[in-house]
Amino acid sequence: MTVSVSARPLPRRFFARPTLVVARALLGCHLCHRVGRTVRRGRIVEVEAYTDDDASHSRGRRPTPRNAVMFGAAGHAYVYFTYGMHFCFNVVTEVAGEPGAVLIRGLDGFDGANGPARLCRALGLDRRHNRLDLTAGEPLWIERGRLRAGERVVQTTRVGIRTAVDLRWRFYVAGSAGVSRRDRAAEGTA
DNA sequence: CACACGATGCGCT
DNA sequence: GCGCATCGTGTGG
Repeated sequence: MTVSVSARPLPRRFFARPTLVVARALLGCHLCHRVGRTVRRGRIVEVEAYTDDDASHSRGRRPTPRNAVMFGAAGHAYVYFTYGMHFCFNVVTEVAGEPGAVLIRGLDGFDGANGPARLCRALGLDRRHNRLDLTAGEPLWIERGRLRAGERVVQTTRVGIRTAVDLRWRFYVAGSAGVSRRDRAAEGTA
């Protein structure tokens, strides 16, 4: 569907940076998942950063069986199950030992991939993809991409959390169809 | 071992 | 706008 500039996966050093930096940098990049003969590919237009803040699974910097991958090497997938029926896909950030991940919330160019759970369903992502190394290429990887001229990034608060609600750790491309919530209210740039 | 609840989305009102 | 589906995870007894 979308033709990428380079077919190479983003390297580990791209992800091994502060979570907020990676979150912002992922906008415009392409999430790719090979399913059989086809590659399901979408352009990332909405993300949220999670580190060791109160809304994060790694809150308190306490590793558990579930969140352990968030403390490991950057560039791995963190897929978790929630609400008894949904999966959410994250990319691990920061240097090893430092918890962090970016929740991918919306894609352009792939039908039905707006919202983190819908995105996983559309791309066929589930618990099998947890801990997968995204820098190793197939079946799951991310390709470099950039924002187009005139595209604006909105930085605002994260969705669906009850603590740390003041942190503006959500980024999205203004006006994109793949954005889960169209709160044009907060249309400042970042 | 029991239990409350969530980084959600859908369908109905 | 609201209730609900549906279950792994974490926390407390």
